[in-house]
Parts: sequence; C-alpha cells; structure tokens
Amino acid sequence: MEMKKNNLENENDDMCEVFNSHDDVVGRVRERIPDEAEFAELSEFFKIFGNPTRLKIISLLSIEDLCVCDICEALDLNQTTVSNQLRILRANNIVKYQKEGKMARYSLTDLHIEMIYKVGLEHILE
Amino acid sequence: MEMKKNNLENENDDMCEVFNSHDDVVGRVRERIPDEAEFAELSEFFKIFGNPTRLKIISLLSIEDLCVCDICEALDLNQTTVSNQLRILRANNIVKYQKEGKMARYSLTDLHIEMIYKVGLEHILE
DNA sequence: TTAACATATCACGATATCATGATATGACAA
DNA sequence: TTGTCATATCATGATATCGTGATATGTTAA
Repeated sequence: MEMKKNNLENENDDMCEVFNSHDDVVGRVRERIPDEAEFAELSEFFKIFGNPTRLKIISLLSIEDLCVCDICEALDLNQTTVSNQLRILRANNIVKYQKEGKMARYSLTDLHIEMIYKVGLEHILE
Repeated sequence: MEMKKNNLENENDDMCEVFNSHDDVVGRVRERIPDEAEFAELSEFFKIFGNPTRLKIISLLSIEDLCVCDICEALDLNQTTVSNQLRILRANNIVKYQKEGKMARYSLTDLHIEMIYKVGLEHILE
C-alpha cells in the first residue's frame, strides 16, 4: 500500500537520531495534518460522544425525532439530566429542535452524527 | 419518512401526560437501542477522540505508520505526553504497534478509526 | 558491563465534566 | 391571573482527565 520513496534507506531505516532517515517522513506528514484550531474544535466535537447519556440520546434520535419528556421516559432519566445534555448537544451542533407549543421536538443535525455513532458501535461490537 | 401508525392520534399528538399518545413511541424506540454496557463501552471508545493530542496522533497515523519519536517530532510534543496517550490509544484498541529493535512502530487498528476521524473532520469543516 | 537511546510507567496538581437539586421561563387551560 | 406542564438554567460537590517531571525498562553498541 505504501510506496517506498527512497531505496537508499537501508539498515538505518530504524534510527531516530540527529541525522536520521525519518526526517523526511516527519516533514512530509507534518504538512498534511489539520492545524491547531481544527484539532481543538474536532476534539470538542468528539467529546460529546464520550458520555453514555448523550450517546443514548443520539441513539434514540437516530431512530426517530422525540420530545424531551419522551427521551426522559425512554431512558428513565430525570428531566434536568436530559435537558442539560440536550443543551450541550445543541451547543455542539449535534442535535437541532423545533418548538411545537410547549414541547420541543429534537432531531439529529445531519447524517454525519448518525454515521459516527454507527461506525463506533460497529467497532466495539467487532 | 416516518410512518403514521395510528390515525386516531389527532390534536392530542403533542401531549406528554399519563394517558399520552407517545407511550407507543417510547416503548418502540426503547427496544431498539443498545444496552447499558454497550453504551458504557461506546462512550469510553469515543472519549479517546475527545482530546486534541490523541486526535493529532490518529491524524498522523492515518497518513502513515510512525515510531514514537517521529510522532513527538512531528507534533512537537514531549515523549512522556505522546507515550501516555499511545498507552490510552492502545488500551482502547485504537492503535496497535509492532516492536522493531528498540523502536515501536504504531499504526491504526482498523479502518473504523480512520472513518470516524474523517467524518468528524468533514462535519466540523461543514 | 557500561552508556546511550527509545519507550513505558508512576505520581501529582490543575482543570474539566458529571448528575442532580433548586429554581426560572414560557405556553396553554381554566 | 392562576395553575400546571414541558423545558431550560444555575450552582455545587464528587469524580475523571490532562500534561508533565521523575524514574524504570529494554535494546543495541562500544
């Protein structure tokens, strides 16, 4: 898969010292990664998935849109907990909602969210 | 997209009370989500993506396999930090490594990791 | 053996996150 | 306007996570 760029790399291939054959590798990959701000934003985004309560909400909403009280009931969680987590999910652009009278109907923002959730689930289930 | 199961739901569609029309919804979705243990495991898994240092390492390894010192150099991070995060990544089955003499060459465990990383990046870049 | 290097582990103080109780807001019905 | 319900916000103490300095392990070369 990976192209051998330089046949001059021989037994020194495994050195990490000052005059090392990895300098080119380091320079090459360094240019191809996002910048500091993007990593910060991306980690904030993924942090949201790192909490079981939020994952449960995401899981529910990947099946269908629900109001807050239905989420509470389906997950057997108190309203403060759900509402707080929904606020975090909203702030991070993971769910959106529309008001319907005194109710708020929540849904996932887009398909990325569902994809990430499902690929992760697939991964842990092997 | 969503099938209307019951045409008897009328203006009561938006009630959340004791005899509410959402009971069927709640019961239905409750059966279709993973169990407690799976949510716990999944959230531990996603937590790993919620740290910029680990994301940077994942980002590098999605380009090519690297040894610890190359990762340190490419990211301008001290060795302890990188080694600690690699331990966490290993423990969570996100990277693997093979020993080559005194070096350790790290790579991503499987394509799921790369997919999740890339879909997340796509999401924040809109 | 001894030295040097690559990597791993331990311990710790600073910081962030969690669930929750108390309370506020805002809509509708009486 | 008063009460009730659905939802949101605030404050807090318990717990978890972060980066890092100190130190250990293990490999190779002299």
